Amino acid sequence: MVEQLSFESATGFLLARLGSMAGRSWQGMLREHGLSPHEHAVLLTLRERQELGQRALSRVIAVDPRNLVPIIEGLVARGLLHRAVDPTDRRRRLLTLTRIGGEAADRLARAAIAIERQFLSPLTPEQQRQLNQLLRTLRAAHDPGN
Amino acid sequence: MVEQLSFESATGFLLARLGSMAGRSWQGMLREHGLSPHEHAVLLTLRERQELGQRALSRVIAVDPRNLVPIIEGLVARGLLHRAVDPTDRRRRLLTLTRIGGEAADRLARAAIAIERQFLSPLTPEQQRQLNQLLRTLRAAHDPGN
DNA sequence: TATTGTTATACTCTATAACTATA
DNA sequence: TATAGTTATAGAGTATAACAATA
Repeated sequence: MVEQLSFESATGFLLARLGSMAGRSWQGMLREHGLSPHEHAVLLTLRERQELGQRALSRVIAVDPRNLVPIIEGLVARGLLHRAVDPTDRRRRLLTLTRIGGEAADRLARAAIAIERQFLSPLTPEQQRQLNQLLRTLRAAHDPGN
Repeated sequence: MVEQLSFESATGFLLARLGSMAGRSWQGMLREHGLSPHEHAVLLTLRERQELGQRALSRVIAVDPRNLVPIIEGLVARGLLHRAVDPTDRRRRLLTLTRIGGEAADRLARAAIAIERQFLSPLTPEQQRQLNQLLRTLRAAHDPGN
Protein backbone atom coordinates (compact mmCIF):
# COMPACT_ATOMS: atom_id res chain seq x y z
CA MET A 1 0.00 0.00 0.00
CA VAL A 2 1.05 3.54 -0.65
CA GLU A 3 1.84 5.58 2.45
CA GLN A 4 -0.52 8.49 2.89
CA LEU A 5 2.15 11.16 2.88
CA SER A 6 -0.10 14.09 2.17
CA PHE A 7 -3.30 14.99 0.45
CA GLU A 8 -1.48 16.44 -2.54
CA SER A 9 0.44 13.24 -3.13
CA ALA A 10 -2.55 10.91 -2.77
CA THR A 11 -2.97 8.84 -5.90
CA GLY A 12 -6.61 9.84 -6.31
CA PHE A 13 -5.75 13.52 -6.23
CA LEU A 14 -2.89 13.02 -8.68
CA LEU A 15 -5.09 11.10 -11.09
CA ALA A 16 -7.70 13.86 -11.13
CA ARG A 17 -5.01 16.50 -11.46
CA LEU A 18 -3.13 14.78 -14.28
CA GLY A 19 -6.33 13.91 -16.08
CA SER A 20 -7.11 17.59 -16.20
CA MET A 21 -3.55 18.46 -17.26
CA ALA A 22 -3.63 15.87 -20.02
CA GLY A 23 -6.85 17.44 -21.28
CA ARG A 24 -5.18 20.83 -21.37
CA SER A 25 -2.28 19.46 -23.34
CA TRP A 26 -4.71 18.68 -26.19
CA GLN A 27 -6.59 21.94 -25.91
CA GLY A 28 -4.57 23.93 -28.41
CA MET A 29 -4.67 21.23 -31.06
CA LEU A 30 -8.40 20.72 -30.63
CA ARG A 31 -9.10 24.42 -30.86
CA GLU A 32 -7.16 24.51 -34.13
CA HIS A 33 -9.48 21.84 -35.47
CA GLY A 34 -12.54 23.53 -33.98
CA LEU A 35 -13.39 20.47 -31.91
CA SER A 36 -14.33 19.91 -28.30
CA PRO A 37 -12.72 17.05 -26.35
CA HIS A 38 -15.93 15.02 -26.65
CA GLU A 39 -16.15 15.58 -30.41
CA HIS A 40 -12.56 14.47 -30.67
CA ALA A 41 -13.34 11.32 -28.68
CA VAL A 42 -16.28 10.51 -30.95
CA LEU A 43 -14.19 10.82 -34.11
CA LEU A 44 -11.25 8.82 -32.78
CA THR A 45 -13.46 6.06 -31.44
CA LEU A 46 -15.40 5.69 -34.67
CA ARG A 47 -12.12 5.66 -36.53
CA GLU A 48 -11.36 2.34 -34.84
CA ARG A 49 -14.77 0.81 -34.35
CA GLN A 50 -16.23 1.52 -37.78
CA GLU A 51 -19.92 1.45 -36.91
CA LEU A 52 -21.47 2.02 -33.52
CA GLY A 53 -24.83 2.77 -31.93
CA GLN A 54 -25.06 5.84 -29.73
CA ARG A 55 -25.47 3.75 -26.60
CA ALA A 56 -22.27 1.80 -27.21
CA LEU A 57 -20.36 4.94 -28.13
CA SER A 58 -21.62 6.54 -24.96
CA ARG A 59 -20.17 3.73 -22.85
CA VAL A 60 -16.79 3.74 -24.58
CA ILE A 61 -16.10 7.45 -24.20
CA ALA A 62 -18.00 7.80 -20.92
CA VAL A 63 -20.35 10.53 -22.07
CA ASP A 64 -24.00 10.17 -21.18
CA PRO A 65 -26.30 9.35 -24.13
CA ARG A 66 -28.40 12.48 -23.64
CA ASN A 67 -25.31 14.66 -23.66
CA LEU A 68 -24.09 12.87 -26.74
CA VAL A 69 -27.07 13.98 -28.84
CA PRO A 70 -26.04 17.59 -29.48
CA ILE A 71 -22.42 16.52 -29.97
CA ILE A 72 -23.40 14.06 -32.68
CA GLU A 73 -25.74 16.52 -34.32
CA GLY A 74 -22.96 19.09 -34.53
CA LEU A 75 -20.65 16.59 -36.21
CA VAL A 76 -23.39 15.50 -38.62
CA ALA A 77 -24.14 19.14 -39.46
CA ARG A 78 -20.46 19.64 -40.28
CA GLY A 79 -20.48 16.61 -42.55
CA LEU A 80 -18.01 14.61 -40.46
CA LEU A 81 -20.45 11.98 -39.29
CA HIS A 82 -23.20 9.92 -40.87
CA ARG A 83 -26.19 8.77 -38.80
CA ALA A 84 -28.66 6.18 -40.09
CA VAL A 85 -31.37 4.00 -38.59
CA ASP A 86 -30.30 0.37 -38.11
CA PRO A 87 -32.60 -1.67 -40.39
CA THR A 88 -32.39 -4.71 -38.11
CA ASP A 89 -33.42 -2.71 -35.03
CA ARG A 90 -35.11 0.50 -35.93
CA ARG A 91 -34.53 2.00 -32.46
CA ARG A 92 -30.80 2.12 -33.06
CA ARG A 93 -29.02 4.78 -35.08
CA LEU A 94 -25.72 3.65 -36.47
CA LEU A 95 -22.88 6.13 -36.63
CA THR A 96 -20.11 6.06 -39.20
CA LEU A 97 -17.49 8.56 -40.27
CA THR A 98 -17.97 10.26 -43.62
CA ARG A 99 -15.00 10.49 -45.97
CA ILE A 100 -13.99 13.92 -44.69
CA GLY A 101 -14.75 12.76 -41.14
CA GLY A 102 -12.30 9.90 -41.65
CA GLU A 103 -9.67 12.24 -42.99
CA ALA A 104 -10.13 14.57 -40.05
CA ALA A 105 -9.86 11.61 -37.66
CA ASP A 106 -6.60 10.54 -39.31
CA ARG A 107 -5.14 14.01 -38.85
CA LEU A 108 -6.30 14.05 -35.22
CA ALA A 109 -4.76 10.65 -34.57
CA ARG A 110 -1.40 11.83 -35.89
CA ALA A 111 -1.53 15.01 -33.81
CA ALA A 112 -2.56 13.04 -30.73
CA ILE A 113 0.54 10.88 -30.93
CA ALA A 114 2.78 13.93 -30.88
CA ILE A 115 0.90 15.47 -27.98
CA GLU A 116 0.95 12.29 -25.96
CA ARG A 117 4.66 11.88 -26.59
CA GLN A 118 5.29 15.41 -25.36
CA PHE A 119 3.10 14.98 -22.30
CA LEU A 120 4.81 11.74 -21.28
CA SER A 121 8.32 12.93 -22.09
CA PRO A 122 9.28 13.43 -18.41
CA LEU A 123 9.11 9.63 -18.10
CA THR A 124 11.47 7.10 -19.63
CA PRO A 125 10.01 4.82 -22.34
CA GLU A 126 9.91 1.99 -19.84
CA GLN A 127 8.10 4.15 -17.29
CA GLN A 128 5.62 5.24 -19.94
CA ARG A 129 4.81 1.61 -20.68
CA GLN A 130 4.46 0.88 -16.98
CA LEU A 131 2.13 3.81 -16.42
CA ASN A 132 -0.06 2.89 -19.36
CA GLN A 133 -0.30 -0.71 -18.19
CA LEU A 134 -1.13 0.25 -14.61
CA LEU A 135 -3.87 2.60 -15.76
CA ARG A 136 -5.33 -0.02 -18.07
CA THR A 137 -5.38 -2.55 -15.25
CA LEU A 138 -7.09 -0.10 -12.96
CA ARG A 139 -9.62 0.89 -15.58
CA ALA A 140 -10.45 -2.70 -16.48
CA ALA A 141 -11.16 -3.42 -12.82
CA HIS A 142 -13.39 -0.38 -12.27
CA ASP A 143 -15.04 -0.13 -15.68
CA PRO A 144 -15.88 -3.73 -16.58
CA GLY A 145 -17.02 -4.19 -20.14
CA ASN A 146 -14.68 -1.55 -21.51
CA MET B 1 7.33 5.14 -26.01
CA VAL B 2 3.96 3.55 -25.59
CA GLU B 3 2.50 2.07 -28.75
CA GLN B 4 -0.63 3.89 -29.85
CA LEU B 5 -2.89 0.84 -29.80
CA SER B 6 -6.17 2.69 -29.73
CA PHE B 7 -7.71 5.88 -28.56
CA GLU B 8 -9.29 4.21 -25.55
CA SER B 9 -5.96 2.89 -24.35
CA ALA B 10 -4.04 6.14 -24.83
CA THR B 11 -2.48 7.26 -21.57
CA GLY B 12 -4.04 10.72 -21.76
CA PHE B 13 -7.51 9.31 -22.16
CA LEU B 14 -6.96 6.83 -19.32
CA LEU B 15 -5.71 9.58 -17.02
CA ALA B 16 -8.79 11.70 -17.65
CA ARG B 17 -11.05 8.69 -17.25
CA LEU B 18 -9.46 7.43 -14.04
CA GLY B 19 -9.28 10.92 -12.59
CA SER B 20 -13.02 11.12 -13.00
CA MET B 21 -13.53 7.64 -11.58
CA ALA B 22 -11.36 8.42 -8.57
CA GLY B 23 -13.51 11.49 -7.95
CA ARG B 24 -16.63 9.35 -8.01
CA SER B 25 -15.15 6.92 -5.54
CA TRP B 26 -15.07 9.77 -2.96
CA GLN B 27 -18.50 11.07 -3.86
CA GLY B 28 -20.52 9.06 -1.38
CA MET B 29 -18.26 9.87 1.54
CA LEU B 30 -18.21 13.57 0.68
CA ARG B 31 -21.98 13.71 0.40
CA GLU B 32 -22.24 12.16 3.86
CA HIS B 33 -20.11 15.02 5.17
CA GLY B 34 -22.00 17.58 3.09
CA LEU B 35 -18.84 18.66 1.30
CA SER B 36 -17.92 19.26 -2.32
CA PRO B 37 -14.62 17.90 -3.68
CA HIS B 38 -13.15 21.41 -3.58
CA GLU B 39 -14.23 21.97 0.02
CA HIS B 40 -12.68 18.64 0.88
CA ALA B 41 -9.43 19.67 -0.81
CA VAL B 42 -9.36 22.95 1.14
CA LEU B 43 -9.81 21.22 4.49
CA LEU B 44 -7.26 18.48 3.81
CA THR B 45 -4.67 20.93 2.51
CA LEU B 46 -5.01 23.26 5.49
CA ARG B 47 -4.79 20.25 7.76
CA GLU B 48 -1.21 19.81 6.58
CA ARG B 49 -0.14 23.34 5.81
CA GLN B 50 -1.52 25.05 8.92
CA GLU B 51 -1.82 28.57 7.59
CA LEU B 52 -2.13 29.66 3.98
CA GLY B 53 -3.11 32.66 1.88
CA GLN B 54 -5.83 32.16 -0.71
CA ARG B 55 -3.41 32.51 -3.58
CA ALA B 56 -1.14 29.75 -2.31
CA LEU B 57 -4.07 27.49 -1.53
CA SER B 58 -5.38 28.12 -5.01
CA ARG B 59 -2.13 26.88 -6.55
CA VAL B 60 -1.92 23.76 -4.41
CA ILE B 61 -5.41 22.46 -5.13
CA ALA B 62 -5.56 23.90 -8.65
CA VAL B 63 -8.71 25.94 -8.15
CA ASP B 64 -8.73 29.48 -9.49
CA PRO B 65 -8.66 32.19 -6.80
CA ARG B 66 -11.93 33.72 -7.97
CA ASN B 67 -13.68 30.35 -7.77
CA LEU B 68 -12.18 29.77 -4.35
CA VAL B 69 -13.95 32.78 -2.83
CA PRO B 70 -17.45 31.27 -2.53
CA ILE B 71 -15.96 27.94 -1.41
CA ILE B 72 -14.07 29.60 1.41
CA GLU B 73 -17.04 31.69 2.43
CA GLY B 74 -19.18 28.57 2.69
CA LEU B 75 -16.65 26.90 4.98
CA VAL B 76 -16.30 30.04 7.10
CA ALA B 77 -20.08 30.29 7.38
CA ARG B 78 -20.19 26.71 8.64
CA GLY B 79 -17.54 27.47 11.24
CA LEU B 80 -14.94 25.09 9.75
CA LEU B 81 -12.54 27.77 8.59
CA HIS B 82 -11.11 30.97 10.02
CA ARG B 83 -10.11 33.83 7.71
CA ALA B 84 -8.11 36.80 8.96
CA VAL B 85 -6.13 39.63 7.39
CA ASP B 86 -2.38 39.07 7.51
CA PRO B 87 -1.00 41.91 9.70
CA THR B 88 2.35 41.88 7.88
CA ASP B 89 0.70 42.21 4.45
CA ARG B 90 -2.81 43.49 4.68
CA ARG B 91 -3.69 42.30 1.19
CA ARG B 92 -3.42 38.69 2.26
CA ARG B 93 -6.07 36.81 4.16
CA LEU B 94 -4.72 33.90 6.13
CA LEU B 95 -6.77 30.75 6.34
CA THR B 96 -6.68 28.33 9.27
CA LEU B 97 -8.93 25.51 10.38
CA THR B 98 -11.11 26.10 13.41
CA ARG B 99 -11.26 23.44 16.09
CA ILE B 100 -14.28 21.76 14.55
CA GLY B 101 -12.76 22.27 11.10
CA GLY B 102 -9.68 20.38 12.27
CA GLU B 103 -11.80 17.58 13.67
CA ALA B 104 -13.74 17.32 10.43
CA ALA B 105 -10.48 17.26 8.48
CA ASP B 106 -9.19 14.42 10.66
CA ARG B 107 -12.31 12.38 10.00
CA LEU B 108 -12.02 13.10 6.27
CA ALA B 109 -8.39 12.03 6.23
CA ARG B 110 -9.23 8.71 7.85
CA ALA B 111 -12.08 8.09 5.41
CA ALA B 112 -9.88 9.05 2.47
CA ILE B 113 -7.34 6.37 3.33
CA ALA B 114 -10.01 3.67 3.22
CA ILE B 115 -11.40 4.95 -0.07
CA GLU B 116 -7.99 5.17 -1.69
CA ARG B 117 -7.16 1.66 -0.53
CA GLN B 118 -10.37 0.35 -2.05
CA PHE B 119 -9.85 2.22 -5.32
CA LEU B 120 -6.30 0.94 -5.73
CA SER B 121 -7.06 -2.60 -4.57
CA PRO B 122 -6.92 -4.03 -8.13
CA LEU B 123 -3.18 -3.30 -8.03
CA THR B 124 -0.56 -5.04 -5.91
CA PRO B 125 1.08 -2.94 -3.18
CA GLU B 126 4.19 -2.68 -5.34
CA GLN B 127 2.15 -1.55 -8.34
CA GLN B 128 0.37 1.01 -6.18
CA ARG B 129 3.72 2.46 -5.15
CA GLN B 130 4.88 2.49 -8.77
CA LEU B 131 1.75 4.26 -9.96
CA ASN B 132 1.95 6.89 -7.25
CA GLN B 133 5.61 7.54 -8.02
CA LEU B 134 5.02 7.81 -11.78
CA LEU B 135 2.18 10.25 -11.27
CA ARG B 136 4.24 12.37 -8.89
CA THR B 137 7.08 12.49 -11.37
CA LEU B 138 4.75 13.53 -14.15
CA ARG B 139 3.06 16.15 -12.01
CA ALA B 140 6.34 17.62 -10.83
CA ALA B 141 7.43 18.03 -14.45
CA HIS B 142 4.22 19.67 -15.64
CA ASP B 143 3.30 21.63 -12.54
CA PRO B 144 6.60 23.10 -11.34
CA GLY B 145 6.41 24.72 -7.93
CA ASN B 146 4.01 22.14 -6.55
C1' DT C 1 3.51 48.98 -11.20
C1' DA C 2 2.51 44.38 -9.31
C1' DT C 3 -0.07 41.39 -6.22
C1' DT C 4 -4.13 39.67 -3.28
C1' DG C 5 -8.61 39.17 -3.19
C1' DT C 6 -13.15 40.07 -5.15
C1' DT C 7 -17.51 40.55 -8.26
C1' DA C 8 -20.28 39.70 -12.19
C1' DT C 9 -20.87 36.83 -15.81
C1' DA C 10 -20.58 33.31 -19.40
C1' DC C 11 -19.36 28.93 -20.93
C1' DT C 12 -18.64 23.83 -20.69
C1' DC C 13 -19.63 19.55 -18.63
C1' DT C 14 -22.56 16.63 -16.13
C1' DA C 15 -26.94 15.13 -14.00
C1' DT C 16 -32.38 14.71 -12.91
C1' DA C 17 -36.91 13.77 -14.96
C1' DA C 18 -39.69 12.57 -18.38
C1' DC C 19 -40.91 11.58 -23.06
C1' DT C 20 -41.20 8.89 -28.08
C1' DA C 21 -40.40 4.88 -30.85
C1' DT C 22 -39.39 0.50 -31.29
C1' DA C 23 -38.48 -4.27 -29.47
C1' DT D 1 -41.84 -4.49 -19.90
C1' DA D 2 -37.32 -3.03 -21.45
C1' DT D 3 -34.20 -0.51 -24.51
C1' DA D 4 -32.37 3.37 -27.90
C1' DG D 5 -32.68 7.81 -28.52
C1' DT D 6 -34.33 12.40 -27.38
C1' DT D 7 -35.82 16.93 -25.02
C1' DA D 8 -35.79 20.40 -21.56
C1' DT D 9 -33.55 21.96 -17.78
C1' DA D 10 -30.69 22.54 -13.75
C1' DG D 11 -26.44 22.10 -11.57
C1' DA D 12 -21.41 21.73 -11.01
C1' DG D 13 -16.95 23.39 -12.45
C1' DT D 14 -14.13 26.54 -15.02
C1' DA D 15 -12.87 30.75 -17.53
C1' DT D 16 -12.97 36.01 -19.38
C1' DA D 17 -12.91 40.85 -17.89
C1' DA D 18 -12.60 44.17 -14.76
C1' DC D 19 -12.28 46.13 -10.19
C1' DA D 20 -10.57 47.62 -4.98
C1' DA D 21 -7.12 47.53 -1.58
C1' DT D 22 -2.46 47.18 -0.51
C1' DA D 23 2.45 46.59 -1.44
